[in-house]
Amino acid sequence: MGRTAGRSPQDTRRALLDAAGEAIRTRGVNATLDEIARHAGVSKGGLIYHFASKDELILELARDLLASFRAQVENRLDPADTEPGRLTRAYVRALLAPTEDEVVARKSMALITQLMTIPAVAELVDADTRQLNAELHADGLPPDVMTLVTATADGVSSAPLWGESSTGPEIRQLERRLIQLTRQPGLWQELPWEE
Amino acid sequence: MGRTAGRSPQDTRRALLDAAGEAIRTRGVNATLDEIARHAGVSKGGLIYHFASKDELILELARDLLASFRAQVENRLDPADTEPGRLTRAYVRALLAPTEDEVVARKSMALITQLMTIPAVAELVDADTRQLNAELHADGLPPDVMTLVTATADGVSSAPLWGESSTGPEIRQLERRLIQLTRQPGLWQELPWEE
DNA sequence: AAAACTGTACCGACCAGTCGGTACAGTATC
DNA sequence: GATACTGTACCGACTGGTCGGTACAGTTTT
Repeated sequence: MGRTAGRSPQDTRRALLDAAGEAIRTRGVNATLDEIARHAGVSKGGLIYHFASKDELILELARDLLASFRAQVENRLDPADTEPGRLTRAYVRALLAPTEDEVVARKSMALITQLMTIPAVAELVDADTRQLNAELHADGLPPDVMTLVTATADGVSSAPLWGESSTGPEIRQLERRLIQLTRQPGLWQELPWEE
Repeated sequence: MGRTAGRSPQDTRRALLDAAGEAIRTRGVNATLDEIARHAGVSKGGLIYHFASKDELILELARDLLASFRAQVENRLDPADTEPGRLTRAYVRALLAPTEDEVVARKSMALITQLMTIPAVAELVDADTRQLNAELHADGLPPDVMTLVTATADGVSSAPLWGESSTGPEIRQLERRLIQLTRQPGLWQELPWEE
């Protein structure tokens, strides 16, 4: 049988990547090629045509997830905002905003930890993280405030990993306050810290 | 052959649990029973004698890691401290203190995410998290401050998951400040937040 | 008809779990 | 104090099933 009517090869590729994500999310790395293919409406042979091996599929999936996360941060960049800390603000919005997209993002980030046992993927993630971290450090904020803000964002977004998440208004308040700290770092730095 | 001279069955059990942790940390869930057994100085048969199946081994490992994390938090409880927020402070110390033990704890927590594809483990982790969360909420701090502090701690401790960790003095400073916030929640709450 | 795909049948490696056996420390019986 | 028996701890060969990868024939599109 040949190509299914009404779907371009690009679409098939995407469907395979999505199916792989879905499968690994629920069944871990032991997810079968057959399972993934079937879930994408393709046979195993079809999958292999697009991705020569399972490792390649997984590597591509990791690349895809990383790129998607990056895009989500960049989408939150305010073009009108040219003050120091603009990337940090986008980062906070990306991690704390409860959009439908965000839920997928969180799940996806969780997914990546499963993939890290493959050396090539670990390297990729490491490089990507280093890059983003460097950019955040070069965002013009005092390091201590930047660290506080991003660490908190990381913590909130990693919470659903271990259980349920509180998407309530408390998170919105926290988001507003974190962003305000990036606008007025002095608020934090000039608190009457003992010692 | 019988028991190897100089090692009790309890020790063997421990060695197997440790080996399982080590193996899963590096090779993921695909770690072989044979590999784990060999690493603990036992044969596969010996492993199966102690743990009837791979799932049982993994479940027991999860239980062990969870208990160890809890113990690490409880060890940080200051007996002289009876003020509100004492558990939160122990939590912060456990996650931010750069002890040798702490490094293992972080790696172990990362490990657990790998194990969550097994339903029984996921349930266990969920119950444990819920419990700890409830206790933190009942720790006597205003919810917004408690959320900020624990989220930040979570973020810092989950950072090494995605790359390198900064165990430098900045973290120590952050630790001191977070703890101070638990002692004087007003510092945070009464900042001049807009809106 | 060439290029771009898809589905099926199959092979071989790998691995969880089984099972028959070994070693040996106790305990009981005579 | 010797013999017989029991339970615990462990070993390693084997099996049955699973899954990644290959080979190739068939089917569309251009």
